[in-house]
Amino acid sequence: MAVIRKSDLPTRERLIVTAATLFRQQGYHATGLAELLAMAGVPKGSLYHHFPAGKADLAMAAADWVAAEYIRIMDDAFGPAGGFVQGATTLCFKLAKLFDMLEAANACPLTAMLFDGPEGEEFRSHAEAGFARLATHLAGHGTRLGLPPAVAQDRAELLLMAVQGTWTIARAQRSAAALRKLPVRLYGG
Amino acid sequence: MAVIRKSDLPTRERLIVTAATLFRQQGYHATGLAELLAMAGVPKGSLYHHFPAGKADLAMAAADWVAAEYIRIMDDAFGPAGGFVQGATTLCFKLAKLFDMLEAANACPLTAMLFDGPEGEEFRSHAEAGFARLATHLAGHGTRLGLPPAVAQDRAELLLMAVQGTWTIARAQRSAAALRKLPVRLYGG
DNA sequence: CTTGCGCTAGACCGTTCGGTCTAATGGCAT
DNA sequence: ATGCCATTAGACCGAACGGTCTAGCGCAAG
Repeated sequence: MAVIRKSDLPTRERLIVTAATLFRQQGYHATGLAELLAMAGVPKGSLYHHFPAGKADLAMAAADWVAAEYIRIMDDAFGPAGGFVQGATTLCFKLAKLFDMLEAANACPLTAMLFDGPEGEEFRSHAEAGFARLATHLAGHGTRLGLPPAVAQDRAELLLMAVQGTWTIARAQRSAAALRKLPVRLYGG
Repeated sequence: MAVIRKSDLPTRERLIVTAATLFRQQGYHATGLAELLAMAGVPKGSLYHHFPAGKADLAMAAADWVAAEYIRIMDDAFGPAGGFVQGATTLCFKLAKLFDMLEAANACPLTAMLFDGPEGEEFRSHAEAGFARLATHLAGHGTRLGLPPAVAQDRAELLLMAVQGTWTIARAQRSAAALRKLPVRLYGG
């Protein structure tokens, strides 16, 4: 099995992955460039070579990377599912597992993307577009599983919002229990 | 009518209100003390007189203030309600109104409390306790309206999580529409 | 009027911030 | 072997950070 170690990634990707990690743990503003570069093992010059606009630029790339990771998880959960509720349930449990793996210290990938970032309209609309893509993608699974498009969109958005809020509270509680309870609460026992 | 202007409040309260406002708009780490003090019209000495531990201390107080505000809104919504769903619906619309009043620029009071704050266990557990108080209080309305305690707790927590996630997305979208749609999505049309 | 004190006022401190700039490096095409 | 350019390397910068500290204001009690 071909394990991909972070140290094997090219500089640019190493920066993105490290940024995504730290921004999720501490938030964008709480993460200093020095800390980030040290963890990535990359000198300052390289950062400004690959991301001329600096930290804000990197945050955009990190948000995209995180969104892509999220889509992967969604596909894993909904691909084999027989219905929307089943897919949603699997997704919640997968996210709970991820939450535990990250030792309850990280923010929800979605939240991190939407909540804290560079100032200014540019990042906000970037994050909004990212969320819209996620919702549409998830709604696609819904229609594939037989839901009318409008219903699928509604269900997809509700699920994403609920997951996002639940993760935030799970983090405050340092326990994935709320995430595991979410499907029953949302769709009934 | 006795309008309370911020400039009339005693120094300590003016600091708390200003901190709560700025932390919700920009986050804890993105808000500098200089900016905060300028907006509050308070010199540095006063801050460290009232909050010896500085910014982190102030964040705790601001979190409490925000939680109290949240409880007030919840009571307004659920007090006259005939059932949990009705109360929840009113709450969502009240929050949507608040969202619009804040010009879509602020984070959800809950999120701001839970997501971004001083480092360290102390603030995290403070925020967790704050959320728990809110949930319990809301569940109290549920039982008062006839729900069995366990069900009330479940419904209360789900509502808070959903509201919190929805607000975050509403902010990214700069529109309270998602908040207004939430009751139907959550409890059916 | 005098004393005491809660509070205000802001100069000042070392640190860290994000960002810039120049020099060196390494591999590739010729 | 040589020249070139993408990339690395990190010293350096001014600004802003959170926090400390001393001086003095203003009011209430004696």
